[in-house]
Amino acid sequence: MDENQSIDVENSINSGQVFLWKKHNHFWYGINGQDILKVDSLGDIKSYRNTRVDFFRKRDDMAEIIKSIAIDNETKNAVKKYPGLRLLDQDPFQCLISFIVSSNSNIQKIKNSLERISRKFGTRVKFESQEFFLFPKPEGLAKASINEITDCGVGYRAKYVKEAANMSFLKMIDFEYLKKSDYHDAKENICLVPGVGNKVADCILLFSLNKLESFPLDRWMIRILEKYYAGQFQITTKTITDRQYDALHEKIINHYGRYAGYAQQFLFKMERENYKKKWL
DNA sequence: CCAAGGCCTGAATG
DNA sequence: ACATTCAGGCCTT
Repeated sequence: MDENQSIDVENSINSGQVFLWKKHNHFWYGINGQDILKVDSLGDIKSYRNTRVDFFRKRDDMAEIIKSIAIDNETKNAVKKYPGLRLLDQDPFQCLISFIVSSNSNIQKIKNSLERISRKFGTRVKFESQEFFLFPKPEGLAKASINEITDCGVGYRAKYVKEAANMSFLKMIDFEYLKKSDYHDAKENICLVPGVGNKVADCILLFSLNKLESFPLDRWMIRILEKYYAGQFQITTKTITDRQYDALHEKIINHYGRYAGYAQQFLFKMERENYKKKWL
């Protein structure tokens, strides 16, 4: 097999995209919506529901993508340092709630909150003689009270979680439709959900709606761009407005191309490792 | 339009 | 110990 098509399961899971994953006896187990995925070290999947999900995006031509994005020193270093790092193709509803919960928080706390949400509102199942809680369906979270959601440790985000679930339940947010939409239409639509701004929207688009030109600009990415790209992207202010975000994204697409989202993932992973930040 | 302030929570920092 | 800061932003003023 082409080495470009190999998958680094460990680093892909530990790159800030997913939270409800744990390792057990050399296998990674993760909650993906109403399914559980068991993954071996090669990225081969056995799923609880026997569905065929291309969770590690094996369909992507990594040779072409890497050729496309590795156009400067930083991305060259990053793709060399983390071969096999993949974007993940997640359940959209779980992804939406996860990144609403993620805002102004950190990985440990996000994971803790999502686990409590699953335990409280998700279905308990046994898989490989282990107990798991599936992620709740939109209806379940939509019908929960704000207080019940707050009890999961999400703080002021509880009302966003409830409303996001309600909008998903009512198909005001239709993930299947958004998968077919182009980037800008899908982004505009997903940003209608309270608690979803530019950064959170781009995470959802990139990690669950197949929009590879998404480039989530969080504080880390802003810092990376300032640090390594010396004014190339002309970041002026600390708090970045919607307009500035759009303008910056435009420049980013012009620079990295249509697989910019992969560039983001490699750069983010590299910088967080440099700072020895903890993952799952 | 833009800038500034507030916000649940809990681990990390001093 | 105990207070303060900070963390993968967003919303309101």
